[in-house]
Amino acid sequence: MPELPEVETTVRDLNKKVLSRTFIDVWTDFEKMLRLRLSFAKGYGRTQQGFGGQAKNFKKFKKELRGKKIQKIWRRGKNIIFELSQSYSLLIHQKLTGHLLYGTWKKEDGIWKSKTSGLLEEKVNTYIHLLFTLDNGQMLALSDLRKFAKAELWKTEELKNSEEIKNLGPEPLSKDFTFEKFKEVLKKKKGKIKQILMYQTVIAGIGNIYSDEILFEAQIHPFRKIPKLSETELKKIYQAMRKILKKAIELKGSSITDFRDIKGKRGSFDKIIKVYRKEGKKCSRCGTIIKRAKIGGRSAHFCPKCQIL
DNA sequence: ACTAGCCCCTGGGAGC
DNA sequence: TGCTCCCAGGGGCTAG
Repeated sequence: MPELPEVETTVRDLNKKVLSRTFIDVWTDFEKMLRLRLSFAKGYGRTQQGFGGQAKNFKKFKKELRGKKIQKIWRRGKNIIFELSQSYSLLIHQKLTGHLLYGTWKKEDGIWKSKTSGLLEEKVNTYIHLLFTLDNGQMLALSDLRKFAKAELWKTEELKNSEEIKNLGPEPLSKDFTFEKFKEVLKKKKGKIKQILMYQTVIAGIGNIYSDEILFEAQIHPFRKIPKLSETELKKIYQAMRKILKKAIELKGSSITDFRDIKGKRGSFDKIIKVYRKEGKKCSRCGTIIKRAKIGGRSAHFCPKCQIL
């Protein structure tokens, strides 16, 4: 699933490929993943959830997006933000199984077939639910097996001031995010360390894979409660977080589930994954069998010997 | 203001 | 072989 390193990989690739391109057309077979969140648009006024509502009218979404030029592409947490001309922004969250792909496709027998050579083996094309045509004749596709991903059109200022962006915690790799800051944000919470690391309002961008890997690296049990962690242990977690995330970006993310870069290529961090989905396998450090346990409806993977409760 | 738990989805694996 | 059941998993939302 795309977490910070995967999203960062995607954003870097997008900057090389689609910066300065203009959206010409949009296609979807799943309108639910699109939302118009323009406060001024008729029929999309403020609701109890904030601005907007589901883009029941796909035509409207298409009309607003057409002709907008991509001026900047950046990441905040696991969100991809395309800043467009006329102060519009397109927000894409890939959620569990979404990934953006760049190339050309043609629909044959109801299935999108890739026309880009050497690209996209496998089934990713079957799961294309959103397709943007660009002014250079190329396309940007959102492939998403589980259809949880979303694409939202905003006015840039409103997006930047939105609850969902403003409430995100600090970027774990930013220069300002020192150990002192890390302690400060964690100390506000009392829960189990793994859950808190994945809490987007505490720190933005870490999900199940990297929280498991960070805690293995730091030799901290995922169920440890924040207030019980010593200064030394917190430092270990902080250092492991920076190390693991940087390494994962360097390796262009993990493809343990189905992440691909925008050319459909796998990342290679999964080759060095130590615990995530390694239940029943031997710990690379001590040989003990890796365990899996439920935490807040999610599974945590850890070495019961190296990571003492 | 908090948080636990449901819900959105679909492929894959288990059980029969 | 083929059916049914169950599960993963980020985050929005709701009920408590």
